[in-house]
Amino acid sequence: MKRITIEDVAKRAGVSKGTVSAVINAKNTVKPRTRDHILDVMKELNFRPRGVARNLKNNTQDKSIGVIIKDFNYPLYTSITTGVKEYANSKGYSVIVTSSEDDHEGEKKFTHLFSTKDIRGAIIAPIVEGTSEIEHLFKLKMINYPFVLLEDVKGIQANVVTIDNLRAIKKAVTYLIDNGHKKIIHFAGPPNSSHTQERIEGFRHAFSECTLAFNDQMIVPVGSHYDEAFSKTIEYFRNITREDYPTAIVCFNDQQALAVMSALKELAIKVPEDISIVGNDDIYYARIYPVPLTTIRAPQHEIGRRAAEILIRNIESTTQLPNERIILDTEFIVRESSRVLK
Amino acid sequence: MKRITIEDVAKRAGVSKGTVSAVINAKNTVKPRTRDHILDVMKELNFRPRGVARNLKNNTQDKSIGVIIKDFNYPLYTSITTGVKEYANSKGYSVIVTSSEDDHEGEKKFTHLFSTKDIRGAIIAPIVEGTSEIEHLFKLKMINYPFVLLEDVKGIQANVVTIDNLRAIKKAVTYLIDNGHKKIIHFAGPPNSSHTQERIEGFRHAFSECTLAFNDQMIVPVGSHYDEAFSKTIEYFRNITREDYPTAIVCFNDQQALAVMSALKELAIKVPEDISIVGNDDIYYARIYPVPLTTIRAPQHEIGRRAAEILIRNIESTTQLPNERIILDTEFIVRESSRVLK
DNA sequence: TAAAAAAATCAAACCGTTTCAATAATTGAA
DNA sequence: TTCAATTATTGAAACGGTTTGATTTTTTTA
Repeated sequence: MKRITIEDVAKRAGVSKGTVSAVINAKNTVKPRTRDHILDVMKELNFRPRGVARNLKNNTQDKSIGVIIKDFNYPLYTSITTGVKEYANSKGYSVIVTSSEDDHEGEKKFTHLFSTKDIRGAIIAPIVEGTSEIEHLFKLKMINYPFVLLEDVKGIQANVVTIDNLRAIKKAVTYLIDNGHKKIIHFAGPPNSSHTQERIEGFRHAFSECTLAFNDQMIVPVGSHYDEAFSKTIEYFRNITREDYPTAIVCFNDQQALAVMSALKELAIKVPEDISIVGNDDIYYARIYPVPLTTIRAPQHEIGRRAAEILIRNIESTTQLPNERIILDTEFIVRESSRVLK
Repeated sequence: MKRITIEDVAKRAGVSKGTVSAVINAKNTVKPRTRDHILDVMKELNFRPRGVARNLKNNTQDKSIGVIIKDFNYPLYTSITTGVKEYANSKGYSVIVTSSEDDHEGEKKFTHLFSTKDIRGAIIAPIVEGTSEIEHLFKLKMINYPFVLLEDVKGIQANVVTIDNLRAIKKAVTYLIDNGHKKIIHFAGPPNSSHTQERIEGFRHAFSECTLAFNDQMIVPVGSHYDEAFSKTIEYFRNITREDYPTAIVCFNDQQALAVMSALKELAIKVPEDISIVGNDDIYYARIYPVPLTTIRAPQHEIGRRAAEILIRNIESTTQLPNERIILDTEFIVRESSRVLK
């Protein structure tokens, strides 16, 4: 079935393509009667001008960049996006976002944003599950498509803006140890994320510099989805005796921490009196939770801003720029979900 | 400064455009040596193929739709987006999101998504501030661009999927009245939103059917941003005496309600013992707040799904379809932030 | 009413890629 | 070494709009 083109409209209306084009673009050079007639024909034929074709001739590429995040619903990502937007808008760029989670057709995921649309670069929070991802990134590199990653991806040289996960967690653990905690455990995140690995590593590492010993039982896989984290927490505490309770839990991220706190409430375990909780990310809701969460602040806006800055610099450069790798530091924020043990 | 095209690459590499094209598209018809050479030239010239042109030729329009929301950071919108995504993905469409808040260049806002990109329709949460918005919508109509609004916009005939705000608030107020509350006030939302107006209207309306009298002092403009709502709440209670305290506050939305609860905590006013709080939307965090919020549930996923359904139906139709107007009902959910007065 | 000026319309060129039939180069078999 | 078969490469046409300078139509002026 053939697509309706401007030519069909022109023919039907008995005018030339140029005139129809003038109507579409609201030029005031066309006589009202002609205009109305053309408009009628457009409606009749349900003509939809093909944006892609319009854009080709009037050579002006519009300024927009894309952001690929994992999950629209996790505040960390939307916060980063806001940072991106701040910088991008200040440079006259629009920002378009898409989510990669359970994309129906992995193949399209990336090629998508760039290959068919007029989006000049992308900021990508990698998925790092199969291997297909890296292939997409290679494709992007081949066509010199500018992009910035928000996480390292093994095997690919690229611009990266990320945080020092290892150091972040270490800070938290060290703080707890320094404040008298002896039984500290880590609720780990989803298995395939590099963040999960780095945070486990950071946790382990903190013990290498103190008298406390690390062992594998201290790492509990709990995930980051609310329901999963909630039920795994309940399960965990049901399976240990009261004297085995940890005095502190370092959580993978704030969403998990919030779920954990809800679960603990359910179990009538008090935070921070019985157990201290430390989150990670410092999402918006961590602060307004009635037991404000002690957490490790990721500089979300700054991550977004820096990534946008690098991206736009690359977009606007006519030559290839060397890759940048920016590791931002985190800030440990003590609120009320943790306490000092005497 | 001229854009580098495939022709420049071809010339420089001493081959034809077709061969370069074959390399870009990873066709296996090109001899490795030629291929490598062309790749080198591409790098050297920093050649970035123009997606828009590629897409024009290989006529296959890809399946994607756009969502324009007000704010990436408000869970209601991301939840709706998730609903959109669910349905759209099931039909093979990708979803792309952009936010309209303080866009640097209002002019571009809409034209943007459609005119230059290859995005076949849009779901729009209107902004309804200036008048410029409606012009954009008229432009979209002119070019028969399929779209669905998530809020009524006066003066425009279009597909709409929305909720019955009036009835929603009325339900809440009626519930409170039925349960013994006599002093109920409404913390209203941002001035220019149609939701704000409708909710005020619903609030007022509830009083027309009972013995309690409505008066304008019962409507307090508080906004929905956290900081604003927080400080206005503090201010409000500082300016009234204890005996004038309301027994219940119906909030514009959950985000506001969370801010209000934090402010009340600061003021040492207990929820729900001293004051009952009712939110609106039922965002994710409303439920996991330690004083789970009594609220009015907007069927967020369903809003998204229905909107996507209508949109895609329109996209795929060759003829103009009549506009649809879907008003979804809300559900009043009693949790722990409200109580029954004896 | 004719000529000049202004407004409306037209036709062809163009945007940057992909496609595909035609041609050239390479390989393998005899 | 030659010729057929195979593999690589070419170049023109196409995609669907917009732009522009030329041309036609309409309006204004004398």
